[in-house]
Amino acid sequence: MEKLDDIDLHILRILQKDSKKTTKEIAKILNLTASPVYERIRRLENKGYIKKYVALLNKTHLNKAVTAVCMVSLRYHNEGFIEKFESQIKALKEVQECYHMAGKVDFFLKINLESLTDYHEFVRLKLSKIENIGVLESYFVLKEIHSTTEFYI
Amino acid sequence: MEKLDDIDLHILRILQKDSKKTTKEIAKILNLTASPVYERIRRLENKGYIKKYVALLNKTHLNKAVTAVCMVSLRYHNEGFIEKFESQIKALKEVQECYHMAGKVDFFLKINLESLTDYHEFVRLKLSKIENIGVLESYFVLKEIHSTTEFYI
DNA sequence: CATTTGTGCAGGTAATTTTACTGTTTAAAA
DNA sequence: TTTTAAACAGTAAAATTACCTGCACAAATG
Repeated sequence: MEKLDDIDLHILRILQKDSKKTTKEIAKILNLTASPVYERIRRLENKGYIKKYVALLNKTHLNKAVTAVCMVSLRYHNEGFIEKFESQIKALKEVQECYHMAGKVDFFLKINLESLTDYHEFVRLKLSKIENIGVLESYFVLKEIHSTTEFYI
Repeated sequence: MEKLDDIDLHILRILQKDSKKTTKEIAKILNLTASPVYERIRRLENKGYIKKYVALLNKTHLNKAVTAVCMVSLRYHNEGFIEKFESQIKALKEVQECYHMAGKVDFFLKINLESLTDYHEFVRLKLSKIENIGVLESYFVLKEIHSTTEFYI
């Protein structure tokens, strides 16, 4: 994995803020022509620095205004149990993120739904149906102070 | 906020997976021509359903492989104290997400860094310098089971 | 020191996509 | 049934992407 220079980093900083910027616009910012910018972006894509390009949606408009963080601990921690839990979680479309953690709990889940009622149904009908869950603790987002997909590079 | 039909939702589902898809490609999937797809996307942008288009980067390649979740509770909860805390958090570039929560703790922070050493430095030099923090509890991501920016719509 | 080699950039061009406009069809409303 | 509005197909101009060639500069080599 060869190193990136300042121009590469600058391009990445721009694209993770706004991927609709054209090579021409980026070139102007960097005092270059479109060619080297185009070539560098292709290289960054091919080397895997850029994973994908996506549209970020407004969850409020799409009736997913309730965000819950759910902390789960398993009862049994054998290899098989953990893998089974993970595959069952992946099957739940409401779960946007799931991390295996080091700390007082085993897993963090981030869940987006329309209402607290929906969350109640989600826990009752889906989460609690998963075997081997020992502890389940729920938190709700009151306000998004800050949320970005960008990395500080 | 008028309602979206199935075509709109289908377009959003496609774009939040891959925003580089052309209107022509999307039109083919939906058995339409490029025109209505183009117009619908513009409408979805203007009405705020689509917030922005971004590149998602590979944090491992960029030396941000360590992800920590930090739970913070404040000592004093007066209006002014909370606002001050929030603005101080926003100034920390390492913090990718910060949510004010309902539950046993006040705030969740998600932090991306290169190493545990960096995290130690971050807590020692930056987080702990913020006044009014009562409880500070750290968790580390062992494995990303599932992580997406998509909403299940 | 001169030569070679390679990398990165500028400039140009064809293919593709975006953008915007026009007219038609379809569906809903009067 | 007639009117009105919305959504769609088709098309053309503008812009961007994708690709190519050649130049300039720097590093490596003889």
